[in-house]
Amino acid sequence: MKVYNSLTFQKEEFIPLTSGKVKMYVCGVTVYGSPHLGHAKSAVAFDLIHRFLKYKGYEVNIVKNYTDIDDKIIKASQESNEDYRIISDRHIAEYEEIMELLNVEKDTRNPRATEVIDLIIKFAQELISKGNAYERNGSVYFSVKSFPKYTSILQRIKEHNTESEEEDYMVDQDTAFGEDKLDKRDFALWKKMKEGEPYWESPWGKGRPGWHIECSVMILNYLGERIDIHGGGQDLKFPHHRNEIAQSESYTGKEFAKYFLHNGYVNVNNEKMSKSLNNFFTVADIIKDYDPMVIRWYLISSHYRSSNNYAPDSLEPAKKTYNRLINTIKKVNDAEFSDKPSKQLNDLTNKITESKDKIIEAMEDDFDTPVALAELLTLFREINKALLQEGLKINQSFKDQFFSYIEFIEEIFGIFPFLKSKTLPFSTVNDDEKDNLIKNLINLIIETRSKLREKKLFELSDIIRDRLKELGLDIEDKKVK
RNA sequence: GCCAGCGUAUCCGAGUAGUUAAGGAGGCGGCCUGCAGAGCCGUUGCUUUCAGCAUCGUGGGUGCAAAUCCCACCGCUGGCUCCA
Repeated sequence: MKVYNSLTFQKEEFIPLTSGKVKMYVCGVTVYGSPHLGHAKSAVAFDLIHRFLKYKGYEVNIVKNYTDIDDKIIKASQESNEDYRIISDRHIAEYEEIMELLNVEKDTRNPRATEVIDLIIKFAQELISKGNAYERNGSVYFSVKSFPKYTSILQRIKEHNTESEEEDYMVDQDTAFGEDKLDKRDFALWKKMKEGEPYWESPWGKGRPGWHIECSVMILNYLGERIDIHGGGQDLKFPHHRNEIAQSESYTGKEFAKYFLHNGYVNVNNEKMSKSLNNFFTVADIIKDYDPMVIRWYLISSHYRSSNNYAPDSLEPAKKTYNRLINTIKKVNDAEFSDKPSKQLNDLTNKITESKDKIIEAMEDDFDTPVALAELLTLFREINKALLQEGLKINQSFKDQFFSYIEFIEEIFGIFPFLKSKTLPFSTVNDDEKDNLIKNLINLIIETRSKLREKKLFELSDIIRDRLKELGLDIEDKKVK
């Protein structure tokens, strides 16, 4: 299996530190707003990686953090006059709800920054004692000069591009913190409290953690000194991931993460979707119009490293395609059986196996979902053609094979969550009494309408159909008897 | 300025040297329908019967062979500042 490693700018064979086990950390969200489609892309991308590694038989330990204290949360708290914890709790709850709807599997652990404050303080103290960090005026900074390879992390250095060139550039850019930092590139491990901000006691007085340190600390604490895969969005390469590497490797003296994987963005009009540009679409809003699985299909139909360019009607093709998949599953489920041996059915059965092999092959090449999904669609087209156009009858063995394939698809792509409840979305079984009542009422209306149609009272039955459509119920008519 | 990446048919989006440029959307034709929608099948660069000729931002180059490798240029995005 190959993965694209951002550290080396190339695809590499994936070999975990410990055979059969994968330690994985993904940078999560800062919880000050409703998750938008970009957050969903990242979550779904790493969910797919998580699922495929498990499919390949690895025991995966995956940790994803919540940054629940930072400038933006403090700002939001001041603006709404709520405790910062209320804001972060609310957004974590919403994030989890949305991840469940998107069928993102649970991580092994989701620690919050505020849970590991003690460990952050210890980590910073250790870096000070090793000479990699220093205290100034109640804040603690990491000394970039103490980590010589800093500039070359996640960036290709050409011969003429010297470190001083970059420093010169950064001097021009950076005006804040100038008085406390010894070097412009240094970054805060611990920030001194400002008036009215939440704080924790530390050896350096009241304050709160810097941004990058929580990830290093959580990895050390929950996963160990070295991990296999570190993931996150492209935008986190610098400064976040570079700083994480500097801290962690200074602390342990060992190579930090073996592979860094970065997902691409969701763009809007070819610009990055982001909160600061105010061009974002929240998942909560999109879900009002589209099934979460349509969103998921849309996100995985482009490669995790490339970007999706989103427009409000971008999900229409995904919706059509997804409905087609469901339809085929339904057709196989309801297909007529025949005992007659059939070469055509044997061929089709073989195609299921071939399709599965090709999907695995695509996924082993840096999780190439577009190619894998194309294979899936090709198989479905073959099945549709045989069953619908050529009237092929199936047998139990074929049906079993097909549904085992569907379960495989769910296992690695997570696009058919309805399988878990053993209920296909089209045969709505619900124990809830209220739902049953509604269902019965609907059936009554449909039966009545069928009678009208038998009597050729089309005008009236069309009105009923239109009215039901207004209520969100689509009726598909078959030939009138 | 530096770093990463992108430019593929009407649109979205794969493909990174070797028979037909995956798949989808839209268009068109067909099946189905009382009608419609949905669904299903086929088709969708050009000239033409067979067949031939093009084509992957532009221009060069290397190769028997290039969308794919190299060079130059044009255009776009992102990172270097909180970010998935």
